[in-house]
Amino acid sequence: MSDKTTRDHIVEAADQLFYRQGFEPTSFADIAQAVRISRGNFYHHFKSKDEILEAVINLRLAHTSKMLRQWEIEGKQPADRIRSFIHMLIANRAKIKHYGCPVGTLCTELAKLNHASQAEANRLFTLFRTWLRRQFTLLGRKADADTLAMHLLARSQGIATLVHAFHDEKFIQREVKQLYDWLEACTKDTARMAHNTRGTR
Amino acid sequence: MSDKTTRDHIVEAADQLFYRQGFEPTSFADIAQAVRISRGNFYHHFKSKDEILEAVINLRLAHTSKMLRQWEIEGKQPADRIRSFIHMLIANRAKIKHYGCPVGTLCTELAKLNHASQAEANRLFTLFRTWLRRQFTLLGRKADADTLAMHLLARSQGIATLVHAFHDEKFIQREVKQLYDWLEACTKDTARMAHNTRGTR
DNA sequence: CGTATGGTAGGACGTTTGTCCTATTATGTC
DNA sequence: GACATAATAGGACAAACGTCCTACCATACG
Repeated sequence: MSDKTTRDHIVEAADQLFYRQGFEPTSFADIAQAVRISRGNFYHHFKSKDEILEAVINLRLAHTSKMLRQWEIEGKQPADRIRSFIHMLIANRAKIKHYGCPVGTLCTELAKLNHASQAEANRLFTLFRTWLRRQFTLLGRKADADTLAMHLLARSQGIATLVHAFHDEKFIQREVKQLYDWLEACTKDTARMAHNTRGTR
Repeated sequence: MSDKTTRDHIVEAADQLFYRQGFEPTSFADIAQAVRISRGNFYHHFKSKDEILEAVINLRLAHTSKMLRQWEIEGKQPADRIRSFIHMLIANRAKIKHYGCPVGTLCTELAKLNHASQAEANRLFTLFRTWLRRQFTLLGRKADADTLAMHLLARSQGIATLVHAFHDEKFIQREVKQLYDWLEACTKDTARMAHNTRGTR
């Protein structure tokens, strides 16, 4: 706490506000109020609002990378690691209900704004995508690892979108259960594919 | 074309702009330029920007209702009708790539803004939900019709979100194929459930 | 102690926003 | 042709926006 610079506080406050309100609707006044500093003081730390956004994205990238690495340590089996990913929906269900998925909503907003940092924000998606792809590869699904990764990403995004829109988190339970079942079926398919070298479409 | 009032033109232009840019980032100046009328002239037709949003939502609700009724006429079998819903992803793939799902992105934005018309916009989701639920009921899945409807909605939303973020519509093909397979499995489950009255969880 | 450096505060700036007002033009009715 | 009504244009308005400037204050180094 005490070793955090003002810059860090600005980025963290912006991170929260961008998540809760969105990037565009969040003003310098909002961030200044949250950090309790003067508005004009920003330009000693950032040249523009876009630069704050870049810092926020980098912060999220760092946090996400750290989390994924942690999951690789905790989960001995790739299936367990993927379950960690799915479990995010449960762990963050309250926040998702209120503000949606931090990755999905940001990427969607930046895409509509045609914002320059669009590609940077997409790296958050790519981070999950490559990590999931690696886990599915370890699971023995090298051929369709990326397909499975994208499928799981899409399912998660869809769930978050509906929970956010309907403000109803009960829906999550049902869908997460289906995702766990789907994952289990994936591992069984792997076993089946191991004994059957012929392509079964 | 000639029988459309200025009001209609405003609503249609706003509809497009809200979809392409989002509600908040779209200004009166943007709409005025699109309709080629003076800015100050809006207040003869609408009292505020929020009132334009309401009109846009009502327009979309009307279009959606009409489309759903049409699908019920065209598709004799409920499964065919649900396939019409899924096919939307293919038909609108170019627009989805650029601007995402018109329903999902609007509801997400309004939810983040805590906008008063949030509930009205959600009616777009509900429209699809109840329609899908009815089709699944007709399909013989009365018990879990709503679960299936929500599941399909979520899958569609997730696909649209990723296509929009990655600006890559090729991903749609694969996922739509899986949705068709899932639907077919649904109908087979129905047949199975008809022969087996015991609950199989 | 004097001084340089970097963080802070407060406000000025030009735009743009949504909103509203008024004068002018078009439309239609007696 | 006179007149009521509706539609339009253009601009005024305060507020808020991102941006930038300048004067103050702290800490650290000589």
